[in-house]
Amino acid sequence: MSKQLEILEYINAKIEIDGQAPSIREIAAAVSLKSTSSVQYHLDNLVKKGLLSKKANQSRSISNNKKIFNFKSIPVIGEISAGTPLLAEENKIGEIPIVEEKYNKDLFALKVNGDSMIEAGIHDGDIVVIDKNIEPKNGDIGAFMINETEATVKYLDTISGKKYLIPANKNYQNFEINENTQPVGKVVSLFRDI
Amino acid sequence: MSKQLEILEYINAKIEIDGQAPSIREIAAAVSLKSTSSVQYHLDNLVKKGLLSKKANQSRSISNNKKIFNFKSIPVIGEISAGTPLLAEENKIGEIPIVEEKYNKDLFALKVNGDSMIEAGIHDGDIVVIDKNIEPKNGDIGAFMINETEATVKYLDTISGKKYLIPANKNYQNFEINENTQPVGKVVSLFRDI
DNA sequence: AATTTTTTCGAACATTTGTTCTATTTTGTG
DNA sequence: CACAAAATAGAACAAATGTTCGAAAAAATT
Repeated sequence: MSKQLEILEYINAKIEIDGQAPSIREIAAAVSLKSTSSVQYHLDNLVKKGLLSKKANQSRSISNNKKIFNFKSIPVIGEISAGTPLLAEENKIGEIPIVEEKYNKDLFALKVNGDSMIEAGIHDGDIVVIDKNIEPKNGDIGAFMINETEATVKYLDTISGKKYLIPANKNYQNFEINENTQPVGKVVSLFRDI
Repeated sequence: MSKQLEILEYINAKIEIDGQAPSIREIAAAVSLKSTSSVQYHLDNLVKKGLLSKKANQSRSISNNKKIFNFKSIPVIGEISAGTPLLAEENKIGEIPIVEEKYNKDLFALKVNGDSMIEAGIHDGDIVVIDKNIEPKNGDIGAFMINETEATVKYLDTISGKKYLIPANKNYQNFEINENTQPVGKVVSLFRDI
């Protein structure tokens, strides 16, 4: 393996493991070079090739130019304890990753209970991501709070001028929206472990 | 806001933005302290509180002790160009995040085409994650290569001693596995944007 | 007000670290 | 082999950086 590649891989590994770039002398030691200028020589080449970046006169400032996918995480809500707000820490059962581009602070996820939406391809145990910023419109799948104690995922639609929560399963009934039904947000994506 | 908190937040921001921790003097400048030893004083306290870690005599080695959710990303494969291997860079259409605990190097994702698996809750455009390490068994949903040019996601099962790829859609036919059918891996999870 | 504790400062020092220059060695090429 | 290019070494320097100590100032406590 070429020294240049050896150096590049050592730097990448060091950043991955330590979360911090090595110093020139650490690199020299790691790849068995006795002079810091030998390392500089290769670093210059790597920078020219566009594989690395570094700030002048700043220690441990080497960074690799890998395209980084930045992720955020959003909370997953499970069963809702009676009397607690939907997003209370108490109800949180985990986290799921979201690519940064899709992330916004009003996203959260809900673990789906039961098969009332099975014909929409949403199964028992699936995790649906909900955007509180988007109020579900007719035809959308949304999350709704009923009596402030239960969260449910259903289609929203209007029939004969009345608004209903509509399951995607012939064995379930439509539910007419009343004053105890609050829209939480629109379902924007779905995760399933098989 | 207390100096200590100010320092902590500056360090966190700096790491987030620069990907590198600040030096003591950079901290001093940022929080308007005129002596490096004032910063050291607060750093010592933050380390004692367990909010920060640092290595002795190592520049820019401060790290925060936040619990990090580490994510890995896996490639998403779209249409497969004729003659290219399944996972060729050419066929890659994106990346999706996977929590580190679930990650292994044999995971990749496939964008599903068509509705042949709709009764299994897998829709057109869904992205399924495949583990090449797990050979699909009877009853499993797996990914299969047909004639080395097409990838398909189906149930695997044995009927009258013969192995079939079985769609989850009455409008599609079972497909008997032949020597041109290669299992790729088991479908282990699913993503959908709605 | 007196005392203690917390916080800040200043300065000096020791390392670590990046940079630069020249010379030597190694490698590749005609 | 002779020559050029690439790679390495060595040393010296400058700058960045972490560390330590005592004193002063500010804030809290009694």
